[in-house]
Amino acid sequence: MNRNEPNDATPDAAPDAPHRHFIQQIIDMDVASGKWGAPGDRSVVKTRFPPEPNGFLHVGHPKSIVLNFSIAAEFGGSCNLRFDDTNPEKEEQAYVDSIIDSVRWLGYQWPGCVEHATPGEPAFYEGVRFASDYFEQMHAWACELIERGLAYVDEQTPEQIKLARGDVKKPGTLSPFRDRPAPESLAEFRKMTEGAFPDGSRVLRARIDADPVSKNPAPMASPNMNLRDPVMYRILNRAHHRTGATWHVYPMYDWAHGLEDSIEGITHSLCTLEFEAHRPLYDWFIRAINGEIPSPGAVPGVSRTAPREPRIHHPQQIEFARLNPTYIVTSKRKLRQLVEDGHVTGWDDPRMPTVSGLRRRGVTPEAVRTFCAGVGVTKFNAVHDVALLENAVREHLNKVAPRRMAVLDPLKVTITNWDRETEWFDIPNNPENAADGTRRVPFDSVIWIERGDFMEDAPNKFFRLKPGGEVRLRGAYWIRCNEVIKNDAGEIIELRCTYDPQTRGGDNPPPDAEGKVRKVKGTLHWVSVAHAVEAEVRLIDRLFLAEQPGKRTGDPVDDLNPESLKILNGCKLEPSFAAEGEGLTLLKEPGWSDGIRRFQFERLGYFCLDPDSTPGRPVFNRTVNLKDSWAKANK
RNA sequence: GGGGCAUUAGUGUAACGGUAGCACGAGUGAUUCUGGUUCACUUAGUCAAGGUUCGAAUCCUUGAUGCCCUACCA
Repeated sequence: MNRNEPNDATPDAAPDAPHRHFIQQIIDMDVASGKWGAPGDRSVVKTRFPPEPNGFLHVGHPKSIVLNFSIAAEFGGSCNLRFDDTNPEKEEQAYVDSIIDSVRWLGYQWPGCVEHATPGEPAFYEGVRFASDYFEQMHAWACELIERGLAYVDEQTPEQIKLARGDVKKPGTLSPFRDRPAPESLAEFRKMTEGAFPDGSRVLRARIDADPVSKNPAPMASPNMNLRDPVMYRILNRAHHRTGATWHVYPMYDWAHGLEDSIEGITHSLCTLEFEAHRPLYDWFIRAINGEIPSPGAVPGVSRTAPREPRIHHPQQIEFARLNPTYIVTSKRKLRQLVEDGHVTGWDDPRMPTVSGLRRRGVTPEAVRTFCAGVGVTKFNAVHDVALLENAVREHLNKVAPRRMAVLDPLKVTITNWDRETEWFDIPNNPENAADGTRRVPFDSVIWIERGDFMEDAPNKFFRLKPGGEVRLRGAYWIRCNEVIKNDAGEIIELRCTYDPQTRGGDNPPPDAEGKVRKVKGTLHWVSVAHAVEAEVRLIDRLFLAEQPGKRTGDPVDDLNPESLKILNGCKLEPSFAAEGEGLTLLKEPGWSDGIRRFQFERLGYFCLDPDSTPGRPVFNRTVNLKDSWAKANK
């Protein structure tokens, strides 16, 4: 590309060009140089999201999902969803379904993906790749490597192998089987494949000699332990959730992963930092298959030495730092412990940092994507403030969530001078967007207000209701508190107030005789007692109290927030939640991409309808509270 | 007694040898029929020491600190 060409500035050369992270920069250069195709052809870029189906996706995974899919979209290439199902001991079909579901929920599609398919039906899996689909090919390549003297069957016990590997500071010792004749290894490997041996009795190992490219100084002496004759296949006489009883040997991740990417033509294999030290091994395997590693003279019976044609595709691996949010654990083991020990109700408990938990909590896929894009892509082990996620959630929900009034902790208020029938007010669904229309809310002589919105001995700064004080009831009237009624125990059970007819709709009353306008500082939400819908509301708070759970004692359980879930019963909702009719208009709701109904309960926070709801009894989860500068000031 | 990677306001992230910006957080004020939203302002930073250079967050050296690597897990 001629950089001196006048006036032909590329878009990314503009002074205000958006920042491109280091992975985008690498891909930009690869595209420009024609590394994978015709120079400048952006559509050659192929990525993939390669989860192992051994658990549920957690908050960390979307970063990788967003990265891989958005890069493919940006370049006009494609991103595969591929399961790394090489370990039948840990993997299950149920996890496959859950992961596909989560990726779909996040809003991404892979080549061949069929929209709106449900788990279990064939369309749901359309286009999804599986490492197990490539087992045959990988096995054939392994046999080639054996024939070329680059892999051997080792009959040592796992303990012997471990010991002989040495450690990071000391070289290991060579296996006595390392130089056995190639045909012998091949015969053994075939017998392993047929199921002739018990688990753990033999493995296929790569035979890695000194090699300048991977910086291996000598056999079994690399400071990179991954290069000390790693295991390629182990015997597992066990059925696989997809291939059934076909196989008795299964490939190890290090052998399989790079080959899966190669088979799919992945150009950029994006993964997390801990795989950095594995990259030389992946590269060695591909080079070996491509005939770039010479056959060792020490192995007798080498039957083929010719380089393989055509050569297989060699993807480029690039590592980035994983997502690491505060107040959250992401280790699969620790998440499992939370579920199994009953600290939460399940993998989709709204407090769980799983994708299904976030979804049930009411977090939107849009917010998750914004959050992931916001944390950036670097090689720095960062700690990400959850406030950033919460901010993304509030930002999205504030724009689109319909407003409703809900009283969580009700206190009865009687309007003593109300002498009319029910009055219906049209209240905006969302002050942020007039196009969202209005809903009808009934006002009557007895209403509920939030217990916390009244104080008998209120400080000066308390703008809400107090004896003798006046507040606005949102969208209705101003009321003044004249009387506080208590029970025998001294608890406030009712407030007796008067309303001002001149404040209809909540507007300011006209100026008095001297031209002074009466003002009120507080506006309260309220619900008519006669029309209220009863609901259960689950106040979700962070699961852990510590920024980095478990750092203190080693066990995150010690940092659990005992108040992470408060279940409130007898909450009062305005009746527009119920069915239409009786002068009610159901409010217009946004087209939620996942069908989950979310609302802002005015002055309280964002809430979503939980699947536990029944027709007569809605259940809501609090996704996140509204910012509350009053509560903050009182801390 | 090895190797790899990293280090910029409280947190995260830009600046790619040439003015250290942005977002979140925190704080102050204004607006507001949500103590929400919005708006304005304030806050605070190149891990350390040397070197190269007219000029260094950026390049080099040394050190410090953090993370990762010694599964027949991924």
